[in-house]
Amino acid sequence: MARSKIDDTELLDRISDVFRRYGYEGTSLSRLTEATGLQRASLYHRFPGGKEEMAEAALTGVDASFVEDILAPLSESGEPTGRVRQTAKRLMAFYDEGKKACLLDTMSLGDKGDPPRAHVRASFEAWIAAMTKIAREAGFTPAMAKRRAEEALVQIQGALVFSRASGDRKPFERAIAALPDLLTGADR
Amino acid sequence: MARSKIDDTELLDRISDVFRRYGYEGTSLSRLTEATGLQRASLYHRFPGGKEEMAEAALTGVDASFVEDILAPLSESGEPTGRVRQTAKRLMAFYDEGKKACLLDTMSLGDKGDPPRAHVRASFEAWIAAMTKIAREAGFTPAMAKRRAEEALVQIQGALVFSRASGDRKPFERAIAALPDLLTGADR
DNA sequence: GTCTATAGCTTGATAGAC
DNA sequence: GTCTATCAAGCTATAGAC
Repeated sequence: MARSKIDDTELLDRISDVFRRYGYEGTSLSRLTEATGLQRASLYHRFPGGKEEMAEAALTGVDASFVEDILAPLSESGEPTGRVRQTAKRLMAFYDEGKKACLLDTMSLGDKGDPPRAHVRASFEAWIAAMTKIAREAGFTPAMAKRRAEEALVQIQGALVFSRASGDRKPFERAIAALPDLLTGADR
Repeated sequence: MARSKIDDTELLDRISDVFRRYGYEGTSLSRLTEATGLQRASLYHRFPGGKEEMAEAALTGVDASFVEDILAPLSESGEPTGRVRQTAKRLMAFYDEGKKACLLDTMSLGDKGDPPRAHVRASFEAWIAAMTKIAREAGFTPAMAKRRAEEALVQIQGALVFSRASGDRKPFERAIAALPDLLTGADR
């Protein structure tokens, strides 16, 4: 019998957390056993592909919850600015006010041929697409909409790096606060 | 006598490059021997403190050349906007058009207590101070000047993450192009 | 100042008991 | 489904010859 000590989503959450903090290379099975409470062999039972499969699963899982929870308001109905405000609020919680790093950032270190690179790229593009779409709805030309979406991503990623390196969370708060105007506001 | 196979600055450059690409944990002595052409023991002869001392040296070295080469124009004389343009141009080369990551970013992964964290923090602050100073000269209030400096850093770091994760260098080019106006231009 | 050789630990991964 | 025990390969670091 020996039923699961930990359910699948909780397990994946903890695994993702380790990858998010330490990156792909910095994540060891020891850290994963410590974070999950499962021994090496148990982790391999759930992820026969080992560390690489866990990294892929982490990216897939985080990506899914990001699309469903954070980007979802952008695809609903209602006034664009209000919807971006919803997304901004959820981004704030998702990154724990700037204290948590972005998995896409920490996973993109190392050689170009590293396991999760294609995955990271695709997630990035999904993020941009969703933000471009709402900027379009707000009246921007396709080119300007895409550009604003990219700017939004740049600001958030940059603020997260800033936060991690300096310990000062204010730039992240500002980046989040600026989001509604950036994606749906008038020309600056 | 067995003179140096490689001079100190060239050696440090290659070491810094490895840390920049792989981060602290992702940097192994094997990668360092490969990048430098020196065997393990030779690296330990030059850096008795091992990997940790090499990381510190990399941060110190990059920091010094960054202050002397990239931030220098900001402290010279002449019209502020022109000086920021000089710095922008050198940033472009320093990060190889967005292809190279920032050492401060890749070194700030992992536990808060990791070796180089204090160092990273200090470098970040020096960067902000230099940019704040020139924004002050351009006429901004102290608070606004600091804010613009932080925004500049956020945009550059964010664009570098973007570049690394997506492969698209345009946002980095835009961030660099926007720098003079951001630090010395009129209110947006 | 560089090298080869090696110590001792940690890594990712597997075998097999329960 | 989880565990202990184990493997070969990698790791950081050191000793000692030249």
